Amino acid sequence: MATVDIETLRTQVLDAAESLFYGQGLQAVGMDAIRSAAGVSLKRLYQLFPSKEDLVEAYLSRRDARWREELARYVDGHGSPRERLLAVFDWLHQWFSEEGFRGCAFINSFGELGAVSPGITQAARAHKEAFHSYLAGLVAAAGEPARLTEQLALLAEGAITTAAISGSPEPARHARATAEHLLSASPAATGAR
Amino acid sequence: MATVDIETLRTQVLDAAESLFYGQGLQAVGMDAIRSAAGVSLKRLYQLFPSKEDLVEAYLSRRDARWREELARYVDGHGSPRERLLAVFDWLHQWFSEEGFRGCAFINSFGELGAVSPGITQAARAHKEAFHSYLAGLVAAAGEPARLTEQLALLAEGAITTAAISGSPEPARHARATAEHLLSASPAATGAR
DNA sequence: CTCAAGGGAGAACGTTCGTTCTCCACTCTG
DNA sequence: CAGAGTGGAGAACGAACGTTCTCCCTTGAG
Repeated sequence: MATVDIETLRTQVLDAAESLFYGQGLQAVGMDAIRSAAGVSLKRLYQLFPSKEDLVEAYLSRRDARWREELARYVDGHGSPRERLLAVFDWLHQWFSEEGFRGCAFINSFGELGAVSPGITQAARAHKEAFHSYLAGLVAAAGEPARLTEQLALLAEGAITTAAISGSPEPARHARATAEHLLSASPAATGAR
Repeated sequence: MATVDIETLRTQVLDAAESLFYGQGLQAVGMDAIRSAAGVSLKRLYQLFPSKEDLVEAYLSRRDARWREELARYVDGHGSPRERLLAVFDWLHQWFSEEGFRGCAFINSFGELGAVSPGITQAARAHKEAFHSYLAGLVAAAGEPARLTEQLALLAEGAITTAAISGSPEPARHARATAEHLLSASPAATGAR
């Protein structure tokens, strides 16, 4: 208890790991690089995360929670159900514009190790399903047909990878416009704006 | 000339490399595994492709060409411009249903090494741009507004990654339905069907 | 049959990386 | 002050991998 708080250290390590893993890829980053970036000893690092795989899983799990939290927080700042639905795409645009944006951590990790690590496939699937559920909630709240959920999910997913590869945040705008199109064409939205 | 045709060998090696790289990821596959699968000696392998990077580039380049060829061939079997546009999504469904489907080789490679290898980023970007152009041609031929190109591209892209991660070909169906929606809502399509 | 050239198999080399181990400085207790 | 225990720095170890090298067998020419 006189020692540094273990949770603080975990956070420190996860911060370093997240920045490196996301920025360079899972296999491109060695435990040594994480150790240096986190400023802890190798001994400590392995005490906190017994293996690289554990660290990767913790990274993905925390990133999933944080990503969805931030999205939800942004969306919550909007009033009408219709606006909340479209806010998802505004948030994406903001995300795509961040320095160092490199696509979806889960898609990237899946592409890199999904064939080889069931844990990563699992994490990616869970992340996408959670996003899908969240979207479904927004769609229902807006009184839109359930079918819209899948449509918006495809648009968002497409925008993420297109933005990553092209290096431009514009796909979010196009996805938003398309979403508006799908929305205003649907019965419940008539009358809005 | 008495020796085996060099082109045949290249094809043999590329076939093996494609199957392994696509199925397991770039870094998960060693040159030795490719050598065994291709049934050539290491000496030969390095004679044909001086480095792994060269082999990866050749793999991506051939896959790009082949992928677009197959898509175009499929689409060409359809009559009306509108049908041709929708056929893209049918082809995707067929692709997603293939044994061993694991998403887009370019997105996967980009996620794995894009941060570290400009060549791969370049290849991914070129592939996506080529697909976009192809789509633009179909859209123009159907007399649809140019804006539809981006919309369909987002849907296709989203369907690819969603299918990869979920392991189901269904996203192609949803994307197709959404595309139909966007089509029939646009002016030029009235009267179809 | 002899010998030189070419190619195949895989040993070898140098590096990187995940993980563990060693050594030493510091600190807290008595 | 003496001594035990904790933690940090980084050396060490074993495996994997990209790439090169060696050795031997085959083959074709004379």
